[in-house]
Amino acid sequence: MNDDRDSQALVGAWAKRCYFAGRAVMDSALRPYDLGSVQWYVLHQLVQSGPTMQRDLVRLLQIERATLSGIVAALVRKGLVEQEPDPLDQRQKRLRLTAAGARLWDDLPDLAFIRSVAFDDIDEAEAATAVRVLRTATERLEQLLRKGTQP
Amino acid sequence: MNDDRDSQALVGAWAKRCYFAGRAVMDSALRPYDLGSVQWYVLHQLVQSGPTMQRDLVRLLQIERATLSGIVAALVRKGLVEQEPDPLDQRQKRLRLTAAGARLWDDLPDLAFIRSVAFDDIDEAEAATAVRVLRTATERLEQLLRKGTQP
DNA sequence: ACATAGTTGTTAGGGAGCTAACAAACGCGG
DNA sequence: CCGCGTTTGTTAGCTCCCTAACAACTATGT
Repeated sequence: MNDDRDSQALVGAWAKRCYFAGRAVMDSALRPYDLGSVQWYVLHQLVQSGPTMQRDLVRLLQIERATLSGIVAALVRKGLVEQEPDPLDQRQKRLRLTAAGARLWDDLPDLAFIRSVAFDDIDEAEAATAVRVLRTATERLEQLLRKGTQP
Repeated sequence: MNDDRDSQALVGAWAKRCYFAGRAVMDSALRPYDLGSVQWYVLHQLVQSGPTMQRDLVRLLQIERATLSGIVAALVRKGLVEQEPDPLDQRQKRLRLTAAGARLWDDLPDLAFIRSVAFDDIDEAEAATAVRVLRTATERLEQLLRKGTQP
């Protein structure tokens, strides 16, 4: 069997499955608390670094501001996060954990077990190679996309 | 800087970015034709293998049948695919490309350039390593998920 | 000072993914 | 033959992601 470009074609497929498998485990751990995985990341950020500008979260989470807008709205609706305009620049909004949000965070289990199960005894050098391959492919695809949209 | 488990933690993040970057390129190539990436995969399968049972597509595409149900509904709504119950087993439905679907398929550009751009001069051995890392992690996560749901 | 350009957030609309619950059809044991 | 479990597909409701268009605000250049 000619395997010459098979591994290359498979990288994309396994990247997808790996992403969704990780998210599924995270989602199922968070389901009892009625939280999604990215909602968890937002809370995580607010717990780690305190009040944060929404536009900075866009950079940190690497998602579009429209996407974040919806996620923040869900957290605000649940009363876990407060959203207030910055006094200096009224365009920007500052996000802050509420008391209910802090209480919920204390109840949450530690999710580190997910990374442990997935990667623990995987050779560090091989993991580094995987990251390099994925990063290279991603950067090329993102560059291709930028060229496609800006001719 | 202690880099000991950093690559491990990064694999998941880059798997996500790589998946979305690939999908974004695919979606932008298909946007003029009003097709999504998985809709393309369904047409691809019907072109390659002819009429196919919907429940077999669930296995091939590795998605939930509820998800596929919506995607097929979109293709049927656009008149690209026909869906008819199997005479022998009325539960199952057979999917077949329509004439309009075949016509659209002929108009579509070849998407192989995407894989080329992303992976072409990437070392085959490194790609194979990346696949092995991703597959190992994915299998562990999926097993963890099965144990979580079936105690 | 004021028009213009850029930034930030939201809304609208759609794709892709999931679970849970339901109906219809098949299959099989008693 | 009939009830019961299984399989298949759909629907409802949710997360997460995107683009496009808009409003509000800031910044900048003349």
